[in-house]
Amino acid sequence: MPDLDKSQVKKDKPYQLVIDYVRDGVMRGELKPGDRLPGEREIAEKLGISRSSVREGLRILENMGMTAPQQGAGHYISLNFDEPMTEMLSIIYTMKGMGRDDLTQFRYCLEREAMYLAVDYASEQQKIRIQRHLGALLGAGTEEERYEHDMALHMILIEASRNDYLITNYRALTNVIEDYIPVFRRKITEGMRSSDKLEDAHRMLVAGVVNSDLETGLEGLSRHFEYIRQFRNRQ
Amino acid sequence: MPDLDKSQVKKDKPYQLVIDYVRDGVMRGELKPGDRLPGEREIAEKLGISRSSVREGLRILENMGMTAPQQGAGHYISLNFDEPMTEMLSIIYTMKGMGRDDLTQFRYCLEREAMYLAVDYASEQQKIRIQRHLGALLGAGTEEERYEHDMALHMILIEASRNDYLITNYRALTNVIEDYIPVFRRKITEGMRSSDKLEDAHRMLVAGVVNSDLETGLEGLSRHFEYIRQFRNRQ
DNA sequence: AGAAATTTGTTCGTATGTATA
DNA sequence: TTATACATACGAACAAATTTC
Repeated sequence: MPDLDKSQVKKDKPYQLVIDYVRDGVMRGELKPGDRLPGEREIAEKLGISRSSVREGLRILENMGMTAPQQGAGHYISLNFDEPMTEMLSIIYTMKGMGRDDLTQFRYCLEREAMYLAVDYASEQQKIRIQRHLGALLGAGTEEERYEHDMALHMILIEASRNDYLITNYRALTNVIEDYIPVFRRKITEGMRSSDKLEDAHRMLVAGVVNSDLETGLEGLSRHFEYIRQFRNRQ
Repeated sequence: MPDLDKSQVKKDKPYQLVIDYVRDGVMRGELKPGDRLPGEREIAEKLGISRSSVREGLRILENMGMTAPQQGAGHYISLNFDEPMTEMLSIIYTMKGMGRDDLTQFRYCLEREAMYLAVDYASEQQKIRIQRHLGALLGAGTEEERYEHDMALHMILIEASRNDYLITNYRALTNVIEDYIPVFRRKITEGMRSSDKLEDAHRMLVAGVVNSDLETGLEGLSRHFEYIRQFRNRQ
């Protein structure tokens, strides 16, 4: 039977010390992106643990996107969470067997919320850019072009919301879609070619953002996802 | 200058082999929660890497919630992602310096989407439970009780949506709030005591779910977050 | 340009505490 | 209780990449 009274001898795992050390340093503002961490040996000595333990902690930090190692140089603060976040969500989503329906619904949720905010907060430059991508989308010749501008258009909508939670989640979501359901998105954009309905949806979506017209924007979004749902059901 | 042509000599880092080994095993259905992994030495031999590298990989898997080590016994598949996910989102959110406004707005977004779905998909039992928590919330005597039932009520709304993306994200979000903005939530529930407005909002919210009345439910949510916004601005 | 020093990447050996039969 | 397997943790050693002088 293990000793239950560990409240006093609270023995944190060694590698956790490394994580706390870096995280607290960043939180306190002492460590900024690009800064170099002390050498592994130095950290080991400072925290009173072995280099192996230090490395376990640094691997976790690396995996979380907090730091990035460079052989021969050192470990640096990176704070690029997009990729780790995407990977983690991908794993979770695939493990839980989440389907396209849920995913599409969630994406719709994020975009709709973004529309509410974008009509108020979209900058002039964002309005210009989203219009440019709409034009390029409608006149695109290849699938690749169409896909590119479609993605950019939706991304600007999200960014115009100026809400980092929305932005972070949406970016991860689109990455998941790209990685795990490439067939899905391709068929959507292929269908776009012959669908005036989807083109109209995009026009309304952009018009909503540009003219700060919430109703039109929401209607465009509604038609957009209506189309996706119908398309999926035809599969 | 490092050699850029690594497309052929794609030398995966050793610890990545461990991650892939476990992840693929789970994906293929060969490894299920509760299953025991081979010993560290065995994995090391099988993958042709050292034990230290195996441990680095296992630490990452542990940190992701995929596995859980048990000293003296072995590593087991756990697949409990909630805590790691929460921790990761917490770190990201705090690192990016996201504020309460964005957080509240995002939470509103998730709950509203849940309402759309809940009016269709809420089970009878969920309707009963959410009504029970409403009653307990209105008649609560202590802060702790109020907070408890308030959280449960909102959680049922989310669960009733039956969308795992919503559920996962909302759970992480509430944990972030609990961990990093405890003062905020406490003041909200304290204010609840003297606010008929917030009580009405909850009544409408629950009525919407129970009676499949989307308009009432959305109105309740709207008032709920309207109150939170006003309260925050008074701070 | 080149050599030396520094740092991460990786492996191996060893000692210790824990769980299980 | 004993024996075995296991995770935990440390330290030494060499390879590979980078920086510095």
